[in-house]
Amino acid sequence: MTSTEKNQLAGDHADRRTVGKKAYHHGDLRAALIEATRQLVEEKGPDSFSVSQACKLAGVSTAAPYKHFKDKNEMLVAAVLEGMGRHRKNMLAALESIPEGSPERITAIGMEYIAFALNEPGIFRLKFGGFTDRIADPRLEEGGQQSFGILLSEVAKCLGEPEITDEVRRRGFLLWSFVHGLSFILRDHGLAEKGEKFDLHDLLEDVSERMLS
Amino acid sequence: MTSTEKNQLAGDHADRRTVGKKAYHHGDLRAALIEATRQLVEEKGPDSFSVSQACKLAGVSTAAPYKHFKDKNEMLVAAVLEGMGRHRKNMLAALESIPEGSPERITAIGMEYIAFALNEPGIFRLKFGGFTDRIADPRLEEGGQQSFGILLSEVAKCLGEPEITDEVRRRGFLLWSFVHGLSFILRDHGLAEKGEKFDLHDLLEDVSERMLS
DNA sequence: TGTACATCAGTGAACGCGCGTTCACTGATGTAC
DNA sequence: TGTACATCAGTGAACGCGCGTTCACTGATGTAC
Repeated sequence: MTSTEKNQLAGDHADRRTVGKKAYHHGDLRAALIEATRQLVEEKGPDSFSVSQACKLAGVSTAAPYKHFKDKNEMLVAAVLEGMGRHRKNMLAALESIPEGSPERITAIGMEYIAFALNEPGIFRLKFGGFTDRIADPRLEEGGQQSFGILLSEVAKCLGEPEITDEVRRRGFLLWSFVHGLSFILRDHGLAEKGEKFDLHDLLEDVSERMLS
Repeated sequence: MTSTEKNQLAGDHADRRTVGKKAYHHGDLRAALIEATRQLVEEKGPDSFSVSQACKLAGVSTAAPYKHFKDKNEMLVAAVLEGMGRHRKNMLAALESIPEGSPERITAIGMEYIAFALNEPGIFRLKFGGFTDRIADPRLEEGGQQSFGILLSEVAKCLGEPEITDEVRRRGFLLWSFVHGLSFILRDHGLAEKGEKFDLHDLLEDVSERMLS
């Protein structure tokens, strides 16, 4: 082993995982468990998720998670927070390519919201599906408010309002309700399945226009 | 005991339950178990529901349900079907007092939908919350289509269409999405809690108008 | 009206299972000298 | 550079629990005679 290789291994914990030998210390078990949780929540559904299965998937003993999380619920919360973070990033990335003030930005936010619901239905369901009592956590609420804030500021721009007025909040709330419901319905039935043959993007454009005029 | 009393007891199974003595045969255990299921689903949430608890609540042994239901899921499906039936009745009852063709009828349907979601969040969640794989049953789908049909025919009347055209379906779908999402959001947060101080009925009227114009 | 009988709704005990969590432990790691 | 040591991430076995479902059974009921 050269000294360069030695330094790499010593300096980068994440790399250790990619080395063939199984290390006694995992490197970043916390992240690995969150990923396992996310995967299982998607595969089996949030209510069938079990700590033991996540451990199996991550390749550690069933006691290992308790070095990183208080209990099962905290694992779920962590997975949801991680998903919400990614979701917010996607939203912001989508907005970057669309000129400021364009109503298309509202549509883009909606499309991204729906994409998240369809691509990660398990996490989406955990966040919004009424597990409130189980995975109550102020950070979840906070994250939701942050995303809603992005929408509100776009609505304000479209309405030509300099700040978030009551009317802006009202319109934003209406738009959110619509996209939220649409997400659930699409996840449960799909557009085609329901015999509806209209285009999703058209639908969102139509509604945005109706709600903002 | 007079012969009249005798006849009543013999003729009416339901009455037997109301008699003080515990009968070996329950009378209508199926209905009682559905009610117990409904109650528990509301109290503890759909994912914490257990057959054993329902049995305790109904006052029978844990084996008794299997004389009436194939398994746990069938009990849940039965409870959801019962709830949907009541929901549809309420909707139709609400419509009776409003003149035909009035857009207020659309609002009334929405209000009833939201009332169901808020009054019976557990059953609502079972139906719409993504338990699709667990409680898949064609009768659930059918019941949903029936309720959606009521909305569609009202939309058609409001738009002055003689039949359910594609445009009617499209508008109906938009309205449904909105009310559906609103139901989820209100259930999770409430209007006041979110700092939104607008009136629910106003909101629905506003949206109906925007969607139907 | 009284009796014998078939039916089948409900019993109660038991099963095997997977779960969340705990415990005393082990051994890889980084650091102080 | 080499050694002794404290740290603490991960182990593996075990726990108690509630669950869904089954089984042979019991006894209330309605009916045929």
